[in-house]
Amino acid sequence: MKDTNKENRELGSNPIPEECYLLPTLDLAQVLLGTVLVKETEAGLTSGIIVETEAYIGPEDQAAHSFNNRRTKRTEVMFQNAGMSYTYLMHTHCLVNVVSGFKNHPEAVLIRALEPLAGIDLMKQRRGISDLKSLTNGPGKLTRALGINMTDYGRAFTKPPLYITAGFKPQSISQGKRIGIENSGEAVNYPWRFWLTDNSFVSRHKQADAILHWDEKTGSFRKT
DNA sequence: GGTTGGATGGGCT
DNA sequence: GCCCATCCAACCA
Repeated sequence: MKDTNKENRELGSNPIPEECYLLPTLDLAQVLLGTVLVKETEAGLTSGIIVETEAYIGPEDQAAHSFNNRRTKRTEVMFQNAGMSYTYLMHTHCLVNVVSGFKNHPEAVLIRALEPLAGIDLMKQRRGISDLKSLTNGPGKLTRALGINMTDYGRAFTKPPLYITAGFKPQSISQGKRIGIENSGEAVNYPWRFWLTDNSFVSRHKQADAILHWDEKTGSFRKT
């Protein structure tokens, strides 16, 4: 397994352009790979490279909380403009999504795993463990490590305390089925999970349905 | 007001 | 792989 080499890469400190969030949800889920999720609290700044995402496209996606345009207190933020935070509770854990799609189109990208970058000691303290590989390799783990909770519901990702900064453009990304949605009819087979190929900080190591590479001509990831 | 079940994680077999 | 902690939103009444 090769891991992302943090030393040989420039990671920007400014939030990514707001236009990024206007990309179609499946494209946004891919483009977010390699960017950096940051959370600032009184305890300090923590961040990680986004290495795994999943797309949820409400109206047509039985696995999405907003399936069939179900609009509730919980899903309300997904009906708002792209670029906001959709946090929700799963058992004892908080999970964080980036709202995408047009207003009144309830779509989002779940952030499933990070490669720890800044504030690693604080993250270890919050998680109560010292193993770097286990710090943020899951959607519930990464929110705990970064101090993301329900007070972050509805925040814009374009400014502190919760924001996403430019990172690097991955050479290769992988695409496959999403995790933990087995009761979702046909949607279980949608290949809407994306991760950095061979990155060891992903939540699960599964066979990819496809490998994609960045294509300068079209400005998107394409099968090779 | 009661019931249900989940976009998880940690522990154990 | 299986078990279950733990808890709230959603839904039904």
